[in-house]
Amino acid sequence: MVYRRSPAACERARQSKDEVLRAARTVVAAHGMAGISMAAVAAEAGVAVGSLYRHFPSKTDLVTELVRSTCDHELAVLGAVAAADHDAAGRHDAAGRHDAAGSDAGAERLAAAVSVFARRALSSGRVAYAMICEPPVAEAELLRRTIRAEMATILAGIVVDGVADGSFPAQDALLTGMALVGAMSEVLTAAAGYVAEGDRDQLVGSIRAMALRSVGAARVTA
Amino acid sequence: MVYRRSPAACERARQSKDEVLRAARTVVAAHGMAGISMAAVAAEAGVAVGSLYRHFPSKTDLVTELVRSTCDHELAVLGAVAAADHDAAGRHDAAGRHDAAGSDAGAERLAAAVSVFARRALSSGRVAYAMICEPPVAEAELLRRTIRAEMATILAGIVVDGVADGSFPAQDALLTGMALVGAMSEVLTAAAGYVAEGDRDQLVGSIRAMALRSVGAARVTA
DNA sequence: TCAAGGTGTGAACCGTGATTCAGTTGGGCA
DNA sequence: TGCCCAACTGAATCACGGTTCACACCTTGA
Repeated sequence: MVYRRSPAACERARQSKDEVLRAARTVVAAHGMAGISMAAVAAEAGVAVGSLYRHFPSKTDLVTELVRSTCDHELAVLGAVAAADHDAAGRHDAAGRHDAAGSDAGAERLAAAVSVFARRALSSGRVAYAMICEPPVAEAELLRRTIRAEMATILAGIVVDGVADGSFPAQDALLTGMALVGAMSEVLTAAAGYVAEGDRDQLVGSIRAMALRSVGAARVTA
Repeated sequence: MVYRRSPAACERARQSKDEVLRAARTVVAAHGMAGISMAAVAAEAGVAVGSLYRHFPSKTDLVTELVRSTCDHELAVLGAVAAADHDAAGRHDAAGRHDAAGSDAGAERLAAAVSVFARRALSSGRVAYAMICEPPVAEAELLRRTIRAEMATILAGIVVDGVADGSFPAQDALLTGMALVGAMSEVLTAAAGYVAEGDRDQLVGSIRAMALRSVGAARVTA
């Protein structure tokens, strides 16, 4: 055999694949999940349609990898906020401005998690929103459910802790987590595109208040 | 003109159209909204594909009329429960078993509305669920949003009343209504098909409790 | 009974968009 | 440099499903 894949070639292939994923993200940001067609992605990436199949065996695989990579990041961010130590719950930076200092630890963590997610969904070119909240395309439906379930699990974890330490009343924590995912998606979907930059803080505040009530937090800070 | 549409012919046409809608509903019950194809509906109705176009100018029209008629009924039921007089709120029959007698009037009405919807979505061959909760098909996306908005408005009405009479704390009622729609859809979607007949009451109870917490009701009855 | 239309049929048509593939380009290696 | 083969190209192919239409059959009213 004369030819073997050189490190340089590997690197080029990786870059090329990343470029395709970046293009796909751009398409989603511009036209939503429904706008992903192989032609559109190829055009955005500046390559031929056939080239996409060098990196992904099918459109389903492309979409799956796109959603997975994007959402894994969102979930990681959410998980990090949720996992924040109870004591540290009062101080987040880039995350989601924390509330009045009087809330219980559980409420603080939930408020932070919800705020972070809502804020990120509203900005970031709506990519995260499109993949998690938007009514999906058939290719990614199963994956989307999985991701929403993972998100619900993270939120449910906060609820479980809150119930344990008395911040929240006893409840079906997983159901509450799922309900929060659905509630946020619905509100963010309705709001998508209609919310002016300046109204975002208010919207996020309303969502946070709703979330706190949902878990039965004693104090609800708007 | 020799031919004119006789009353009998009119009646036949009407029946024929109803039969098509019934067939479409059957298809939805079996395969969800994604399963509606003209071929499938025609087969279920026992007619040729071309015949569908005698009654509906396009698939979009067929789907629209199907969703509209089904959901209008669901919304009417929901609206009736929501509009129940505060005093009468303690007594519903087929509706949704009312809670312990201690709750405020607003909570009673909300509990009833939520229970009714959840219960109906879980039974009725999941038709109502498929149209309102399920991720939609492109043809009906706009209509689906409209219907969910109407549903949110009905629930928001209850919240507004509850806030006015002091049952619930001050809040963005419409946002709460939307959140409830999203929360119920999410939970019901996750539950669809997995809930045994016997577990339904418990699930409905958990949803009701979540809904009551969401609006900030003072007492939450499981 | 007959002419004028309506109604039902289903194969053919068509647009859309994913997938393939024969041909071209260009990097790796002797 | 020259051969080999991966990568790239984009037009052709294919699958799918909505829509059309020429034709056969039925209803109406004279």
